[in-house]
Amino acid sequence: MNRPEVDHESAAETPDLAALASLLADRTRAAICIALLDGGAWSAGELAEYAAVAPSTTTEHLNLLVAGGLLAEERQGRRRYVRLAGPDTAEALENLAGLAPYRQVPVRSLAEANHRRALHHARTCYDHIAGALGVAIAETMTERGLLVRDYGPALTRAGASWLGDLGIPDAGPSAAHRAHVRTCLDWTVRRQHLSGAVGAALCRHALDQKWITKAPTTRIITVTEIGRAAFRRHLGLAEDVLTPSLTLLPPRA
Amino acid sequence: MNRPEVDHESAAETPDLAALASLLADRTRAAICIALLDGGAWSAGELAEYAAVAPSTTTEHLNLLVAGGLLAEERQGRRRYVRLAGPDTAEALENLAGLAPYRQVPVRSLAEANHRRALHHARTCYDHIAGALGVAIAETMTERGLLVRDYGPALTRAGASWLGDLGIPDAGPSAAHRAHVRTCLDWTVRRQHLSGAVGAALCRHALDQKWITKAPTTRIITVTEIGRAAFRRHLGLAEDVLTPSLTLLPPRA
DNA sequence: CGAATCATTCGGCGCTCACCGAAGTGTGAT
DNA sequence: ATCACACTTCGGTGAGCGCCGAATGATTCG
Repeated sequence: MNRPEVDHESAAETPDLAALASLLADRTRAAICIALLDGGAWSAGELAEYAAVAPSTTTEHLNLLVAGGLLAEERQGRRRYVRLAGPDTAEALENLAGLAPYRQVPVRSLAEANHRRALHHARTCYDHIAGALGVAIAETMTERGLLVRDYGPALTRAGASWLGDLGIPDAGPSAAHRAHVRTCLDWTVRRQHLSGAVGAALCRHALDQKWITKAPTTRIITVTEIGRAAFRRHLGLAEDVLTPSLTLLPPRA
Repeated sequence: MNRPEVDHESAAETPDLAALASLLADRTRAAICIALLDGGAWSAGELAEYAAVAPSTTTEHLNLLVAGGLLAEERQGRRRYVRLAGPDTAEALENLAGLAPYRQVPVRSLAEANHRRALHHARTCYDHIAGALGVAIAETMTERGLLVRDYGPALTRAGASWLGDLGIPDAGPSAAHRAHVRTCLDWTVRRQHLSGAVGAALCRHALDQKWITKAPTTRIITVTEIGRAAFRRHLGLAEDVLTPSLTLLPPRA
């Protein structure tokens, strides 16, 4: 607080929304960002193959995304690993994706169809659970009075103690209502799933307890036998959201 | 739930993040969207002048933005009014703007400098209060234990009753902790201000009680004499955030 | 030390798109 | 009816940028 002048009379600062949006305005770069929503670090080569462009092209895209602050990079020998810059970035991307229009993409192989089906069923969304499973969790929690959404999502007192019973430490050190709950529009089903700190804690717990497993460089979640039992016992989830092949949630409910 | 097949084997749907981002990737369109963050409806001509492009260019931009679902339009006679499609859109834009890098823009006239200073001091951000005033409100509420942010923002019990004392009905019908609280990175100061349902309620109340006033087609908020007294009494806000000329909050605190 | 692998730089091609001005369409005022 | 005004359509221009392939640099492995 040393100088009374707010600014030199010649220039001022504005957030450059267009510059940021330009980074996402390209199909390939957008695909890269969405791939990185799995929360993991990918190498440049992996991303090149995933996005189906030449390595040189990938380099240029990664340069832009890193310079723009969307991605963080880490070099290990001749490898260049990138990941999303942070949870803020992931959340903004998710929000944006929820607003985005849909686009038809061709499905070439049976393998690709299976992959899509698995993604549709259960996947990670940065640090929480998405897909039909994630939506079912959020909706069942709401039905059971663990979660309310009237004016925005929050755990109820019952929800907080339910979390405690599972062995998930509640977010805040003192008050139960402090938990950071958010919902996030699921782009495969167009319904809300649970995100925020509580969503992340739940996902972490499920991984720790081996309810679910996830291979690296993919967002696909597999529900284990232990997990099926746990989700049935703790939430009464139906069989069809616990088994990939049976999953069928209608979009735009 | 009639057909077991999830999809035809030929095509699937993906959210087209790039298409949405393309809309914001243009300087002029981004400027239009940011202008509309005041929450009001602007005519095509007003936007053309604001963005300093030809009317024909504005038409094209508005067509794209409306078709993309970011803007809603309303025709009145020979006038075309547009506004943001809804609170979701506004929130996503705010989040994005918070992540965006800064850009130096020249300030041509004294009037423009004053305008910027006023925006810096207090303005609306869709439906809540932003600028130095908004940041001061959020920070003072936190200091006074009305708001906690450890794992994500939430009203405390004290905060809920404080709102009640002001005559602002709390969000949820039953439980106090249900209020929808969010914070939003302020792009002039790079600090958080209050948004979400509570932020909107507070802003509405302040307008109703004539604590603040706002002219149409501008985002600038003026604090009235009543408002200065109220903010002093209820929050103990210091003089410098209540008077535009004295406002000086360091960025990136 | 070579050979193989991963990433980067550079030049060049082609497409997209933001812009304007001029002419056209519809609405409101005289 | 006539004029003014707000917006729209259209054609043309120029700049920006996403893409690739070939050559180079950097790192690891045999």
